[in-house]
Amino acid sequence: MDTNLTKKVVTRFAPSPTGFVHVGNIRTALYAWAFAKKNNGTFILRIEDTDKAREVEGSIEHVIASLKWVGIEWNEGPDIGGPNAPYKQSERLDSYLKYAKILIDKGLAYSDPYTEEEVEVFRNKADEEKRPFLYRDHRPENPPIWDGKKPLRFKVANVKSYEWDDMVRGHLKAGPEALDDFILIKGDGYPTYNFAHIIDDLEMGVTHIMRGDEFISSTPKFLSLYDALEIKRPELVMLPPIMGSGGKKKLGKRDGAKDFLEYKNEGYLPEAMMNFLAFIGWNPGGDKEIITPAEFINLFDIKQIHISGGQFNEEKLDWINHEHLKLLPIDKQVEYISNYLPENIKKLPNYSSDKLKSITPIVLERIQNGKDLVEMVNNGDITYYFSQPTYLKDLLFFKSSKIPQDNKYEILSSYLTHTVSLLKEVSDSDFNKDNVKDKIWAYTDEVGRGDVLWPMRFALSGLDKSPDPFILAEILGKEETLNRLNNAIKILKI
RNA sequence: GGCCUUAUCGUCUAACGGUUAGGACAUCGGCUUUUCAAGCCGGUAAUCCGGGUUCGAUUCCCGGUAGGGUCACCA
Repeated sequence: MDTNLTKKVVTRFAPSPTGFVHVGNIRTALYAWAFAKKNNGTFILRIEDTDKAREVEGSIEHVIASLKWVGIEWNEGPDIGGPNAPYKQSERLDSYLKYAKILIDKGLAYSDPYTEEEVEVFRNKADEEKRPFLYRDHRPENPPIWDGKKPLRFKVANVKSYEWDDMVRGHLKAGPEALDDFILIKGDGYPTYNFAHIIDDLEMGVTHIMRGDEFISSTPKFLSLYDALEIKRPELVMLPPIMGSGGKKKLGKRDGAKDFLEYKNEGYLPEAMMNFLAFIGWNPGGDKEIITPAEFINLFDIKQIHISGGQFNEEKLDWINHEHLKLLPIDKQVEYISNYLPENIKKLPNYSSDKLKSITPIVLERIQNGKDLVEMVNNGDITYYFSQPTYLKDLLFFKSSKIPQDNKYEILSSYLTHTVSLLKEVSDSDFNKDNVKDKIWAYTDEVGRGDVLWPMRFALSGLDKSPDPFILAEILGKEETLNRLNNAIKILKI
């Protein structure tokens, strides 16, 4: 039996704590997580904090909060520990030193005698001569003993073309110029990414390395290090980039990528975000667009990861979010809306949790995300459910009635009066949108449907845009409906 | 510039040599209980270009073009 097939899958997400994470980072984490979950494997969160200059305080907490929000959980990590602890590279310096010594003993690592400035001179010279800069062209003949204060460089033993197989890209290759004596351990004692991640992945038993395709170019470096250390190559999985709007450039912080948690604040559902992110760079085939996290894990397959980048399209995210909003059980929907209602609305005279529940479906169909909901609140599109519209009194909207007569207020008033008399005949318990409609339908036919319905809707909502009057009547209830109608009649008569 | 790599509607994508090139978002039009939203119905819209291979290319090969990535004591 092939041991590779039976070997437990171990993947990891390894961000550096240099500020917030964005959708690109999370998408990478998402695939690694889904792959591990699907195979009953292990997913590790590891913090690559070897660049102390770029480190931003609070980043780790932010990464953790971001992953948790979208629903990604890990089996091992800095917050929960695990068999391969610690999970912060800054706490694993002994490991790197151990392998560095092995390389030194093998004659495959040496102390870099030059200063940064001296290396820079070499680099500039190469630039001027329009040829690629390679440190190995300047490899010192008798490097000093490494004292830990100078950079330790890897010595490329045999410069050659590397070829390898990537689970997404297939067969890849790179020329010898991709290989160089790169730095293993920096002058400050911390390892570089190139070195540290290889040691960590080895010690943590990572079987599949999933990362962005910006690492294709440096893969030969990793490969040469695996060879030097006689490590079996893990599976390599290159993920396509997420492009920023315009589609011209890989999405990154510099080009306006948002803090991932902003999407949480803007009212996107985590399962909608996961759904959307999953589909940038992967597709299960077929026409299905809306999937749950469980379905995603179930469907996920590395073979269906794309090779070319995809653009982040917020309009589609909005639509997906709306679809997921519709899928939510009613109590979750109520909770969602409630979270966006300011206190002053909750203190309105007719506010109650039952009332909130009754408006939830109709509010929900009018929004795609939290931003829309906030806008509705600000526009007064919610307030009128809980209190009499106050701006009825200026007659402004009634003025715009299409009824041409000079005495249009009287006419409108008579329509409303008749509507009231009809609605009085509907009992309290039967006062729903269908019965209300049935009751006045014939009458609206008689005098002109819009001429009756339109002032009725305005009397109930106080706004020029609102749901239809029957729904409004049902939500408001018989007493309040008649109340508002009578109120409007009173005003029209002044 | 060297090296690597990519290419289907505006966008996300389906197709794994044979389809009227399908779906979704967006857009446009219509319907609906005068509005708005939702919903339903319908429309516009794509295989980058040029060569091969093949009876047949979106699909395979080569070249071009355009895009992306990378060439750090960053990851």
